[in-house]
Amino acid sequence: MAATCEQDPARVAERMLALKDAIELLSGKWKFCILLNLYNLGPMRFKDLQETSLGITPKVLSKELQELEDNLLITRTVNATKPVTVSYALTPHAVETQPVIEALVEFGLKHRRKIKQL
Amino acid sequence: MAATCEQDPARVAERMLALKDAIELLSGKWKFCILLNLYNLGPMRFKDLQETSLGITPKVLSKELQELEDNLLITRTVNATKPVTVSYALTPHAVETQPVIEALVEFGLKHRRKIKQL
DNA sequence: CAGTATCCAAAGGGATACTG
DNA sequence: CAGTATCCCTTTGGATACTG
Repeated sequence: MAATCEQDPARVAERMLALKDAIELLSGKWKFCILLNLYNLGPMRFKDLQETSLGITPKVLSKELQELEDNLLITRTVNATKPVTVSYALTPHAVETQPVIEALVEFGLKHRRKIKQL
Repeated sequence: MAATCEQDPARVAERMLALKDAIELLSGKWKFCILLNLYNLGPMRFKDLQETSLGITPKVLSKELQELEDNLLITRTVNATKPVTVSYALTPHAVETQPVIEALVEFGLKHRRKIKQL
């Protein structure tokens, strides 16, 4: 594979730090799944997120949602229904994660095909 | 944020599984950093990777490199120098990770700016 | 230089049960 | 429905020292 061989060390370092920031915010087994769900299906409630995320437990989902909210990627809205429901939605800032998720999905699809060939 | 509201459930599920595959392969604190380095700087030796990855210890670097090699994303080449050196390089398949990394870097840069505003 | 060995702390995350 | 509480196990990864 041809590398770009970027030569400006300051730029290389700045991009490395940005990458580390992104990893810190989004790493773990679940955050991308939650974001993909909200991106695919629009605003969703707790239980629906739990089902479509395939395997997450309520405790973990609750923690992940709080972290995403703290980082301004999702909003939490309590609806005045009976019984009360809560819906989660992407913030405008979360648009920035969409290319990441799209690229990850593409990579996953291609890697599956690759593995099948062997 | 407007969601795409993809309606085909089979496609949604397939993409979710692909995303989970990608996360399993690439998650952790270091794999993206290693790939970014190789992408920016071209083939690199163990020690150089350790320095440019900012904070990784030899043991951890070693493990990450092996996992990346197992997943066909990098190659390990022993050079017949004195003393022996080893260089790591991206495989053609690793090109698929580049959009992911680029998007993560962009997200990291934008998020930094966002945080500064507050 | 390119790792390995050992030890260990912390975080991540799953199972289950329970609550307003 | 939307969580919280408890318990507990596994994985991650850092510190340090050592080897061919």
